[in-house]
Amino acid sequence: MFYFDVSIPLKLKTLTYQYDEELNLKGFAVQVPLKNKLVEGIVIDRTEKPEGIIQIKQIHSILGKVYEEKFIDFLKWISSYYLSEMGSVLRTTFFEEVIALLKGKKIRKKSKKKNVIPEIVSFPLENYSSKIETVSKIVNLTKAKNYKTLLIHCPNFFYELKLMIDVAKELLSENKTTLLIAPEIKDAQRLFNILRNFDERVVLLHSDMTRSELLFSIKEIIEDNAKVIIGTRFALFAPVKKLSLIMVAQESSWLYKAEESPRYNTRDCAVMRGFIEGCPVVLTDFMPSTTSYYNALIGKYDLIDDFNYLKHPEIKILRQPYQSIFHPETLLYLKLHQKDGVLVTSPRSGYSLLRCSECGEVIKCEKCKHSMIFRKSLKILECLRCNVVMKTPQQCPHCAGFDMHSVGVGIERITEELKNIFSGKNVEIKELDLESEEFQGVWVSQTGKIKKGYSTDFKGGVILDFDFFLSIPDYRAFENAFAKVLSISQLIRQDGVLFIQTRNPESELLRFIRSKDFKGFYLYELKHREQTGFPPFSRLIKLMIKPKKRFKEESLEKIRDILRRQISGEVIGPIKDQNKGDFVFILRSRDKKKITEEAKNSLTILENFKDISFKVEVDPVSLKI
DNA sequence: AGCACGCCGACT
DNA sequence: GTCGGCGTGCTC
Repeated sequence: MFYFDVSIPLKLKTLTYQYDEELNLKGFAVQVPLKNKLVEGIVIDRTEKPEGIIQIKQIHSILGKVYEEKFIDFLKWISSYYLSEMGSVLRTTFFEEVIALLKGKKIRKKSKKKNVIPEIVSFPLENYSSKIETVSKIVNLTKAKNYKTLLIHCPNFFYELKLMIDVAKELLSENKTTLLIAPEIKDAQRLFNILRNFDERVVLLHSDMTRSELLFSIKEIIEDNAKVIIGTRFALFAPVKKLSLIMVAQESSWLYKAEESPRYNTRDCAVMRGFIEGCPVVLTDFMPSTTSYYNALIGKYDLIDDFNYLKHPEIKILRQPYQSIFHPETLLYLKLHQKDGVLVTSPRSGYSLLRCSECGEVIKCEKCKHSMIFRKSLKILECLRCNVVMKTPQQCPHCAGFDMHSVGVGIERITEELKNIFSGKNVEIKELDLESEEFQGVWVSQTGKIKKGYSTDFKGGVILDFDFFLSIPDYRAFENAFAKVLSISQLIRQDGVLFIQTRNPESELLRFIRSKDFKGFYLYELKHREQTGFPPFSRLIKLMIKPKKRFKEESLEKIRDILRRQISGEVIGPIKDQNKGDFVFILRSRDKKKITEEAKNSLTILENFKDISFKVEVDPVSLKI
């Protein structure tokens, strides 16, 4: 008898089955009995006869090879790195579709233009060209047929898309298979529309497609008709037999983090898939993540710096005046150039906060104690955190004083101020519409509402209250602030100016931003991360504990003690989630291999606690509870 | 006691 | 995911 570990697409570890022939079944789809039913699974490995299992069932039938052995190795890596059951990993791999096709499910014949949906925003492809040397460097990499990761610092988001298109076209002519990943569905859709018009052998994979559309794409992939596979994060699991290249646009995007188990990071998995399958990987971004830049600095990745391939608008740092919203220089620029279109942005929503002049207290949310946003136009106060809305009170809830005044500047207040400044001058003050083709006038937008991928072309702009970004409690706040500035500067013409108003114009961060000194910035940031022990100098693992009905308080203490005993690194928590009653632990260590191993062991012990359930997130996007 | 229902754990 | 064991609670 011979034994095989079989994974079934359920939240379940691999199970061992026997078969009477000694075959290499790794990557084969099989039917196996589970409880009293027959289910489909995949053979992960040959194995030894397991101990302690009373009855080992037989593999019922072998359906055929569906995954390459190296692809199985890739899935095994995901399972062990993200501390997730093999079955959950298998569920992200289009296994259902693969089985349906294997069983000979009929697919309706698709029209030629299937999935090409009309564009909402025109893609200004003709305005962009990618650097020929960069394209040929990537194409040459695919000739070596070895793993290598290239990090390309791009001038803007369109350049990233154009680079993907140019490389894909080249590789199509060589009949090589390319995987293109973009963070958002609309980005993938755009790439698809362009490339599908160029060549038939292009398929799309994103979560908004219907089951039959997905099935069609998977069929084309399995039959090796698809030479360019375009999609969002889960497209990384496309069952391509032989990949020549993986490209990941906007590699720093948090959208690449899966929301359900396994909580994989697409960028990191792309690099690992390339490594295991022996294929080059290209990561692009206009603001590479500090982690990726670090990998380039230590020689793990090759860096191509195309940032200055295009000219960028000038960035000017101005000290935020105390008495007015706008710095005189900003105001002068807005007045001079409003005819060509100018953009005013600020991170804060609403009008302002409200403070009592008598006791000095700012009105806070009763539930979460956060400052409430005053929305003058609606005469309400709202808490963005709890979604609580209340009428503006006449008296201070704290001391019953009558004199309430505005503190802080939100987007409504800025709009009001601009209307005063430009009153009687026939200047329109408008809320930003990224899809508009008109740019004239003064446009206002909360920074959070600004999305990439639009071809607006303002003469100038201003970011107010820049310091807001630095007050966000996230170890990546600096790189995010820098990225925000760059994404706003992409809405501005090359010969334009972007002003940044700040209370601390001498800060080092702003010096780097003004001069677009990326290397200086990353070195500065890395030094700080090294000192404080944050990634890439440590690994973080977030453990979320959900109490069940029969939860006993002492379990939590026991769990904490187990974690402290098992984890040689830091154990932070338990921290209680105010809203949901969950508990969170953060595990952290500079020894990355060790902490994953220790966390894995801890989770095995925690499974014995029947009064809780838990979720785990390796490399969490947010440390917030 | 007898039975329906729902929760929860285990699935090789 | 989903089957079945078992505990809870309602009814005869």
